[in-house]
Amino acid sequence: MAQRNQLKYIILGLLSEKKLTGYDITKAFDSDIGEFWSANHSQIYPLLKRLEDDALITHELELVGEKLEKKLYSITSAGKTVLREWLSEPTPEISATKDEFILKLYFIHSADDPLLLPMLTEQHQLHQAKLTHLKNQMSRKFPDETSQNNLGHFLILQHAIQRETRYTAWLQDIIDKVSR
Amino acid sequence: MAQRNQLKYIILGLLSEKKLTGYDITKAFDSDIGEFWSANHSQIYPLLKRLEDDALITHELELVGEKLEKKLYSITSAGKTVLREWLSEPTPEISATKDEFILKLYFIHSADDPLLLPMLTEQHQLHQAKLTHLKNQMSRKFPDETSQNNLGHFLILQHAIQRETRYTAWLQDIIDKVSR
DNA sequence: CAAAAACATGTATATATTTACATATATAAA
DNA sequence: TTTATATATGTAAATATATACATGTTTTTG
Repeated sequence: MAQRNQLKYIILGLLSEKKLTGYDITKAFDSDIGEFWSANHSQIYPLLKRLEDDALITHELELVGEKLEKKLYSITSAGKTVLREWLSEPTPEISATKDEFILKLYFIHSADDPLLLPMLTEQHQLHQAKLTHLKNQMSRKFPDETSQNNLGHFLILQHAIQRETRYTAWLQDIIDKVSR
Repeated sequence: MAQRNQLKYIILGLLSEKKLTGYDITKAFDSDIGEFWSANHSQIYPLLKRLEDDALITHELELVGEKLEKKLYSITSAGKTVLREWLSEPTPEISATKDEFILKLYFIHSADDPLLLPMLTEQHQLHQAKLTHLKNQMSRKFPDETSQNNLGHFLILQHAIQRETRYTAWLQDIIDKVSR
């Protein structure tokens, strides 16, 4: 195995919220949930088929325009059970936060290394942009205090924003020290 | 492919610091660098062989005790070039921070869900323990201000500590709000 | 109205990663 | 001194993931 098929549960979770096509699920990883997992459509479509074989989901066909048929998937009660079981299990593992930049930084031994400052400014710019994007998402999805209808969705966005805020501040701090 | 073989560069990076065995490299993922990548020995040994075939590393045999031979690997100048090239390249992708707990949280829609509080306290305990562990590592590896001989090593530990500090604070904040 | 972008669904191939299988020596602890 | 643990090195098999290949429709934009 290569990991305990989290994507399976993500798909079940997404379908427990509403009916979705494979395309919708693919796109879901472009927004908030994409901060904490990613998947390509080439992984999603075969998995949808497998989950349907296992009777955890079903689909109905829907016509778009004249010809184009899309498959609207929905979760079955068996699927809901499996999803709930996953949610109920302990989550005792904190997996490594895979971050290529941090890996590179690990091998920069001196503040005088000419690669350091460009690396830092590049990352600062990237994370600053991501932070802006996340804040936009937040104000779009949760415009006011009372709109926190979906707690989980709100919390993970909040988490991502805090993460990026701290990340950029950390980078800025190093930049200040290095370029002084 | 499934990612641009970062492990290759980690191995080159580690070997650029000192000669190591496959076992040493495996163990390296138990300490600081393990916060940002992980690998099993079953992945490391074959890759070492491949890197040696590509002449990026070599090894010498060393005897431990009476019989046990270990392979001490070291980086070649070709390996150093490849490593330096990797470090010099831009790192324009921020990959998703894969976190199973956060995924689960995404699918908890209400503060009244009985699963929520146990999940939060479990994670708080885990991240609190990790934070303590990281702080111990820090005071062991960098006991005083002047001991920051290896900037990269220091910075990524600092980063991990800040990350876990914020993570636990975030969890505590939710726990307070939910259990009120 | 033409062209570009978005919608929609797949398959094939290569590689990365995890878990399990397999074995042996050296050292520390009971 | 025996036993457990750490050191040490591999292979096999299964699964996950990424990139590329492949195709067609619908909607938006210039």
